[in-house]
Amino acid sequence: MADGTTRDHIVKAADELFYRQGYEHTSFAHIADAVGISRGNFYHHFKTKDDILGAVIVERLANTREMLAQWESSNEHPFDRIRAFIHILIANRTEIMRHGCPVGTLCAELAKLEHASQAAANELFTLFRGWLGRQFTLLGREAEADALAMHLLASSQGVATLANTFRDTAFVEREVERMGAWLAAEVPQH
Amino acid sequence: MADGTTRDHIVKAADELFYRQGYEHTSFAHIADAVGISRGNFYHHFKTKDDILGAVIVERLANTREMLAQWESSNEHPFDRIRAFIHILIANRTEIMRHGCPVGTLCAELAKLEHASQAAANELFTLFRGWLGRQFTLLGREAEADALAMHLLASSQGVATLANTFRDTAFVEREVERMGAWLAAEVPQH
DNA sequence: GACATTTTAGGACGATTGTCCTAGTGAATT
DNA sequence: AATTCACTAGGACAATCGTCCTAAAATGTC
Repeated sequence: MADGTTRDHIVKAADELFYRQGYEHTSFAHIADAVGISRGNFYHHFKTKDDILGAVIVERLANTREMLAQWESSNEHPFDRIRAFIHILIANRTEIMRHGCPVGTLCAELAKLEHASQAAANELFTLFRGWLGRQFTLLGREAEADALAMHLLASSQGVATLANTFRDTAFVEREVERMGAWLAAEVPQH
Repeated sequence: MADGTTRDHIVKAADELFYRQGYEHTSFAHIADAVGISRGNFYHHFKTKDDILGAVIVERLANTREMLAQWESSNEHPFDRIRAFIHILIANRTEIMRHGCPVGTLCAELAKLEHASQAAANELFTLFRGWLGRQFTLLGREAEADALAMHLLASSQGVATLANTFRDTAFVEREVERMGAWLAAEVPQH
């Protein structure tokens, strides 16, 4: 993961391009141009395009795990941690309005392609699902923790999809506020 | 739209394939195999692949308009019409779990491709948005009608995305019930 | 300084892409 | 019966795809 090696440049460029234009629509030529290397050089670092996707997913999983672990190890209240998750929609709204949610759009594309890395990409969702579930458990909602986590995930996915379609900042802010109100209503004892 | 002509067979087959495997991943060869005609025959009916996509979107728009007009002309209560919209998630859950929402996934893909037909596809969402907004207006929520419509659209999109990822029927049913409860709470005077 | 290994550039490869041309079929019209 | 026209099949076309080979350059090791 150390920044500087050619391999890391490839993964980073592929990560961005897969997000912005989709996996299938991104060719070796696109990535090569972005990194500034020749096409033939790929084979030395990755045997196939699928391998690049695999490396991108591994990196995204690592980054997500690190982010969630950092949130979890902080001494913030679980309620505020969940609010931080919701706030991703605000922090990344420009990118989300342009290209949708990086997780949701990747999983949707790989599902259509019936791609072998589907399960690996879905694991990104599972990370958030498990993390959110743990926070709800800490808030005393253990019995429904997973259902609440899934509901919150679905809410943010829906907002991301429509934000991408209608490019409406006010809509995103309105829905984020609504999600905050929902959270406060579900966990009033915080 | 009359069923029987080769052109309609092409549009129908393309519609299904674009939904199941995505627009870009579907080639002329795929469609030709599905219809049972030769590849070279396409040019007589459609000049470009984009034209096929355009025809598919036109057909989807017409079908959607017809469905919504039928719902709107019925003497059902607007509350029950909205419940019918929510119930699409149940009626089509098998297909949605397999391939996601036809509208949401198409708009997401075209956004990544920066495709010229993006606006036309987004109009599909606008149809539902306007229709839902009118129902909420009829229910006396004129001031917030569009916001409520967008929220409901976002909810269904989120459910479709996660249903596609986790293929969990129970989750879909749970969220549909939740959406019904939300609707009843928003419009208690029905 | 001689050698071995890693990394690179450039291009060949077969397959597939969307597009387009041409010859020929069949039915309808005159 | 002759002519026209909508329709079809098959393949050519250049471009691009992912993959892979080879030779040179760069780097590290003794």
